[in-house]
Amino acid sequence: MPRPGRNTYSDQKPPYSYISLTAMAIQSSPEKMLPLSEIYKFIMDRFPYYRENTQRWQNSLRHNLSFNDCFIKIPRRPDQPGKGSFWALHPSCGDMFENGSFLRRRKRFKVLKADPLAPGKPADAAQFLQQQAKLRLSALAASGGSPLPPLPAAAAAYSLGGVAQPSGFKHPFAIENIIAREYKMPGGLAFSAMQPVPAAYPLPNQLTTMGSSLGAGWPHVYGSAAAAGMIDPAAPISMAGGGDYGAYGVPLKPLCHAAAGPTLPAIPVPIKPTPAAVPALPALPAPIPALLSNSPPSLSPTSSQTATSQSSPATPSETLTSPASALHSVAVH
DNA sequence: CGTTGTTTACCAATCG
DNA sequence: CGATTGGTAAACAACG
Repeated sequence: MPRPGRNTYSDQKPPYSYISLTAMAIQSSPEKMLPLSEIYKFIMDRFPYYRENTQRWQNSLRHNLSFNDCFIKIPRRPDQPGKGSFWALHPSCGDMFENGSFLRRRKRFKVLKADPLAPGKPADAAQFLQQQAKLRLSALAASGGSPLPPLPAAAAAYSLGGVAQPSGFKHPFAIENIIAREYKMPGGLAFSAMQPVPAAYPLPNQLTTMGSSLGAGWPHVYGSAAAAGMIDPAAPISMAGGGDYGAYGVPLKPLCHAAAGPTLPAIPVPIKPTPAAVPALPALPAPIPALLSNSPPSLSPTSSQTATSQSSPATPSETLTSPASALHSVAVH
């Protein structure tokens, strides 16, 4: 009530739910996990709307983190400064927004309790992640506090290969999918940024609302330049934040699949969440080879456009039968 | 103390 | 229309 005045169009509320925004933030992180404060930062950096009334929306966001099963909490390494835990996406919360609307999901993602009996049986994704984190922790402790990789990459490993992502899998929350649209990066990479590109929606059955609800132009994002498909000339806030993100906040590193090297297949080791024996430090070579949605099935703004009628011939259309078979997670109405 | 996290409650918007 | 989902407020515990 303080002030109804609108500074710019940028203070319009982005058509994303807190769940979407949070998922975006997490997905954009190289490790696929972020502390609360970083989620805040991500959102504030990119959506000017959320630079005000922080008390309000942050409370809501926290509420969402706790309330929704699609977010899992991962304990922070004690040697890491800061409060609170890391937040990650539940590996199988996949197609929550597949209908294209990031405002309202079809169904709420809920994790079913495997069996109430059998306590201490970590058959859950969250548990697995936490175990991974803890494993790393103990490993670090054992090694004498050596410089481990930035952070528990367990989440990333898990979300990609851990649960069950045989090959060619669509990445549910990849910010590229969410924010979707061509966006050029300095290096010449083509990214996705929210931009209305009507002709870029060959799959009406998937991104239904997107075209309509998001298609009306995008001043909500920081610097409308981004929406216009240009790179922020000054790379404003994102730099202030920490410099880990690209112009639009899309983490370049994991996307560039650079670290992985060409020889390494994407996620060679399908970690299986075995309750009995968790793979002690899978020693994942690289964070994430293919975070980006390079898989034709869903949508690939960059290339697949060309082959329209063919409908991607040799695509791994068999998007795994039951990715979360071991997880007992399901969408509950 | 402030931050983080959980929980309950209510309401509006939307879906089926 | 009822049910579901999301947003907000609020109270509260736990933590650093």
